[in-house]
Amino acid sequence: MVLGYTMAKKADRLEAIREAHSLETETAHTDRMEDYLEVIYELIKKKGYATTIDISKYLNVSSPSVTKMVQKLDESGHLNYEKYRGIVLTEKGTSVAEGMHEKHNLLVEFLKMIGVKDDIANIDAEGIEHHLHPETLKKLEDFVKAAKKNISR
Amino acid sequence: MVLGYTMAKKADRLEAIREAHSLETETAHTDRMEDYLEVIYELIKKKGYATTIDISKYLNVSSPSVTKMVQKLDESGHLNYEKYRGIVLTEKGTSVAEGMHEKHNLLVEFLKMIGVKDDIANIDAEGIEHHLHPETLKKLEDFVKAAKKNISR
DNA sequence: TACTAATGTTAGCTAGGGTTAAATTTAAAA
DNA sequence: TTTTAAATTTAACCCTAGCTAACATTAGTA
Repeated sequence: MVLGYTMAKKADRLEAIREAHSLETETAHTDRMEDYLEVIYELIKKKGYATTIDISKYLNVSSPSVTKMVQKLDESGHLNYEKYRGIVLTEKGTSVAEGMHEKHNLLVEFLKMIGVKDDIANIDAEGIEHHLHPETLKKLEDFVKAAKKNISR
Repeated sequence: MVLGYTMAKKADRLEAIREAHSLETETAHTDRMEDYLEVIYELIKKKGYATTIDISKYLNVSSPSVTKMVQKLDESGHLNYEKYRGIVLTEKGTSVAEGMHEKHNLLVEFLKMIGVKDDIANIDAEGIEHHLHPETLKKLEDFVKAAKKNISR
């Protein structure tokens, strides 16, 4: 019985990998689109608008890359884009961006909590935030909340 | 002063995003290569060899994709590949794969610890494991160790 | 208002990783 | 041993996202 259990666990590792790579996320948007939306959202929040150059600066890409992605995000309904004029996030785009923002905050909070330095926490959060199951987010949230309570107790 | 601090934090968010996307990782291998190496490693560990079909199955890709990537991993020195004959991981490839394996284990352990269910923990670990700074891994490791001690206390 | 600088966009190309269809090699069965 | 089936590889293609160079538009200054 113990052996059987061990075997099952071993097989699970490969099964788990398979499941992880079979996810039909069907999100209708890519990780990269999320990155752009997040930056656009933060820029608008900070200065009221998001220019091609600023977006390119914060994503470390060229301006033509930005233009291209912005056109794509316009077509997918995440924002409204008028050539040479500007960008406005739609409700859809805002909702995606806010989701990223919250995930990012939660992750940074947690990482700092276990002692990761600010800048590294931010970098890692940026890398991780695309890949978290809602359940994981929920548990992480609970954990952070509980830990905070413990500290203040 | 308080305002100044707040402003700084707001600016930091965008700066953090910028840093995260400017990383010159210079790892000489991509995330996808890591995925393949991990699966190949697990397959070899489990059955002694890794076939094209098995790899394709666990990564949910077609067999031509596997062949192509295996050729690439051969050229990069992560494995030795002989057409129609088989694959042997080199030291370099093994070391990358073992690194992934360990990161994966650590992440799953942590996620389960905070209450994430087994299968989801595995899926998320798979998504996250490419994006963790060594410092973050270290802190996470410390955290898990400490938590374990607490439980058994 | 006219001219120049800055910003934004288009065109054309690259690399990574994926796919299907067709060809090859290996293995198994008659 | 010949024939057939399964596994593997090659060929030819697609898509995402990036880049540089060239072009267009807007804004700022003389």
